[in-house]
Amino acid sequence: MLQIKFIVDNPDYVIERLKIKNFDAKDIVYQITELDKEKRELQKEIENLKARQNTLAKQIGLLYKQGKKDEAEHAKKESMDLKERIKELEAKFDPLDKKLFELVVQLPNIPHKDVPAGRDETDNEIIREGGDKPAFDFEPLPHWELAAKYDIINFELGTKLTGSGFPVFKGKGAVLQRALISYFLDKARDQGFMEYVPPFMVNEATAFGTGQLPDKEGQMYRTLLDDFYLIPTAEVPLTNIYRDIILEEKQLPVKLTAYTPCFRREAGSYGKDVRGLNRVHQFDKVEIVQIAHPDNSYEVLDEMVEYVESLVQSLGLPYRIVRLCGGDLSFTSAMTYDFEVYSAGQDRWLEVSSVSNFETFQSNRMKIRFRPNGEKKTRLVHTLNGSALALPRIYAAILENYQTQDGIKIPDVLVPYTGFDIIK
RNA sequence: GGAGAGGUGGCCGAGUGGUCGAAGGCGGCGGUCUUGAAAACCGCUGUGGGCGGAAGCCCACCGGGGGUUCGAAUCCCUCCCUCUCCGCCA
Repeated sequence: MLQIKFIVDNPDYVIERLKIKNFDAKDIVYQITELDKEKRELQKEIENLKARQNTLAKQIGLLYKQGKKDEAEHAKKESMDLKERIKELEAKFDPLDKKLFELVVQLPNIPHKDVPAGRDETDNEIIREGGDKPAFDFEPLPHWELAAKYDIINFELGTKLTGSGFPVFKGKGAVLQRALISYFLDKARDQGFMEYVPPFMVNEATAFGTGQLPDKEGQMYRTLLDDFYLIPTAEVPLTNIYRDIILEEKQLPVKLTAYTPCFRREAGSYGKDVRGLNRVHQFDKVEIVQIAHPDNSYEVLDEMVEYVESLVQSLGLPYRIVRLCGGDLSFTSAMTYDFEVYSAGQDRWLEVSSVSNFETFQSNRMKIRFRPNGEKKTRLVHTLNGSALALPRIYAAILENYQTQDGIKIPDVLVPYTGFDIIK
């Protein structure tokens, strides 16, 4: 969430910048400004009364020791009156404070100045393209047909076991999945990311920390008896590892990675977008997270984009990198690059990674701070994360792009991980 | 799941109603000493918020929330968590 002080000090800027996200913040910002003012005044009054109360309490103790009962009783009377008054003021303060919080939480992150204006994904800006689309002397099949043909993914079986959107991988199909995970993790480790195996379920505080709550409540699966959330991405547990932590400047950047399954309800999705692996409720992903110094977080973002690009290139998939326009940017992000790979069987670009800088939006919630060298006052860090990579669509693109009439070839870099070079 | 014990500052640990934001130790930082280091000694060493130009003053926080009291780390209620034993179990 944004910092209240920043909103109050720069109301026009906040309103203006959020227009880029097609978010009309005028009413909320105005209310925040008013409520914050009221809150401060009340707070000052309450604190003054409390200060007096504290003084009295100390005096009363002394007076009793000195045997000055009358004076003590007198002070007691004053203190009781103060208590009443404080109670009244706090009855006003608490709802005010709560309301203020509810308002602040509704404001999305402010987009970076380089984020292009735009309504939706059609206004995104293509930054780079790479790789060559494969050529076929036959009609390439979509991955769901290939999956059936080679018996490596069974979508219907997943429906039987759980529901739609829970594919079952089988045989060499399962091995390919595992190979991709291992490959991505090894690459991340070589790049300096510390590998974790975090919990796949988190509590409410953790889900709030990275911004899934209250914004995306309906997108997460929730356990009935223990009230946990199934993680929609490893970003959630990984970033929260550093919740309420104050780092030393020299510890930055912190680089984390994890493989986890991801669970998403994807309420409201339908149609051709959800065919096969295009959109599923459970999928595997290797995530990279960085906790960075605010002064160089955009260099870190570039570095992460280059890293993800190297992964996609190593798999030999045609790709393009797009910078999301304001309208397509997520609630929590200040800047996001999406990676799309071309998948021949569907003749479509599929989104396989999203790399974002959240600046202080998450760290303000999680209170992740660092202490600048030699300084006493702490500063909020910037948090960044990216998929490196999300498996289903990469998997789909491999099937579709590497299909031959003899079978599906395995990209060279994966062969050491699969132990075979073709699925037939 | 049952029974018991307990949650205090970066860590260990004292504190069971009143100058306690919290003894003592460890760690860390600065200094004295030393060619340098160690040792010893001295000093400093939580976070957030409010007011102030600053020095500083004030408020809150001893797992979370609520209560009793003039006054709560300390008493009561409740939730969460940890440990030990038993049960169950990959």
